[in-house]
Amino acid sequence: MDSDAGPGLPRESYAAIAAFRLELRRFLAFSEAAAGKVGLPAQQHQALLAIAGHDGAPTVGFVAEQLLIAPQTAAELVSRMVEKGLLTKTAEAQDRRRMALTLTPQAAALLQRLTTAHLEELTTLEPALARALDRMRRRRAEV
Amino acid sequence: MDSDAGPGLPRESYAAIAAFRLELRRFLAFSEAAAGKVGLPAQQHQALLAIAGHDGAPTVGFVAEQLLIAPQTAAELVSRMVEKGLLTKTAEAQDRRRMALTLTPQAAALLQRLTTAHLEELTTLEPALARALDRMRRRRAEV
DNA sequence: GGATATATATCGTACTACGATATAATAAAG
DNA sequence: CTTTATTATATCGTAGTACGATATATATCC
Repeated sequence: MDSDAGPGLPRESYAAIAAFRLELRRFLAFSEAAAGKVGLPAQQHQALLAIAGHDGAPTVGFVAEQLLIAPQTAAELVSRMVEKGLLTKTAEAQDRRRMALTLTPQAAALLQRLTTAHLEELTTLEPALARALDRMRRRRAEV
Repeated sequence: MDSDAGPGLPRESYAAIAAFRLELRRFLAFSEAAAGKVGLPAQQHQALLAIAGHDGAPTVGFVAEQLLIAPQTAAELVSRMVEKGLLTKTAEAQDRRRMALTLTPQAAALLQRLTTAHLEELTTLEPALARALDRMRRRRAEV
């Protein structure tokens, strides 16, 4: 029933994952473009999001964890963002190695606009993502 | 009811999107690591997936479309993959500008292993992704 | 208080995506 | 048919950023 010549998986298995990845790329491309429009590289947007979604002022290490990047990379990222006036960085009282990060009002305003745009765009993209997830789920089931 | 001080969105809106992005990163990190283990950079894996998921032998331009990259970038990517023995590239008969791409047996074997691993890993990651999507959906609804 | 661990920072390097541009092949115009 | 676009792929130089190696500052643990 499957045009499955030889020892490969049925093409649908590849196609389902490929389609899911394409939907992911579409979402990520939208997000990057939206951030770019307000002057933010994708990683800076993600850092703002992670910090704003956290209760209290998180640290450089937290940003590294959430973004799945190495601590030095997070330090560099935060450094650029402080220079740019997006974040303030203060050593914590109890542990002065840890730098508490806070959005500046400017960054908070940018992030609010971006987040609204994302929630709107997701009205369109989320069903496609959910469908692509389901298509993969069916693939797993059919083995 | 929300600890929403000032003109920002409720923190949950940021947290929901941040959580979704974290799940995406986890999936992408798994995928990149799995590809890396068999010697494939992430983009080469994605190219194989797109080509294998397609019916017939697609072109460089198709790869560019599916990966959302510029045509020159796709040409460079394909070029590296041909050198590496992952793809064969043949000019099409009707239009000799177009290069038909096919996986080599070696690439097909790698991709099969990777795809199986992905379908397995998705057993774990897919519910988390679906939940994160849902959390965002609820955010939209609550506006 | 000296050894060890943790948090952040700095520097050099490498990868790859893109802009600008080039070449080849086809299609359209006349 | 030749000239002129248009399309598909390729080449080259450049830039952004993530990481490894390493450094510094602070904390913690005998």
